[in-house]
Amino acid sequence: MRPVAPEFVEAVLDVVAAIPPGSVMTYGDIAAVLGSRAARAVGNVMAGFGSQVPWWRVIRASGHPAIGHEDRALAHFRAEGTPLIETVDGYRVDLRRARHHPE
DNA sequence: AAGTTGACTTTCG
DNA sequence: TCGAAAGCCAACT
Repeated sequence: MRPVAPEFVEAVLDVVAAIPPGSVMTYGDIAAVLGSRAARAVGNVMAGFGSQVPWWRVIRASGHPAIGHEDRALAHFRAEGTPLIETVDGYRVDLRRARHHPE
């Protein structure tokens, strides 16, 4: 497991918790808010502490949620009314409309 | 200082 | 539109 600085963890969790229902943010966007491009570092934090934040609102740039969590994320998206684009393979989030743009 | 790992991103073919 | 390769960041050895 890759340990992360508590400060970095708090920063990430704070941003994720600030995402309103029905909206989502990509790992890259969150990293950008933190002032870095540490998309992967963000992913590591989510892997360890995502349990205590709305992790389903954090997805990849492709519009897909974290691998292995697609089904659970889908349930949340449907419950919150997040813009989705259903495909034959599965689905993907309509980033163009669901992407949360923090000030 | 250099190498390793990961719920990532972007570019190319 | 899809898959592969390279790039990039944070934290530990």
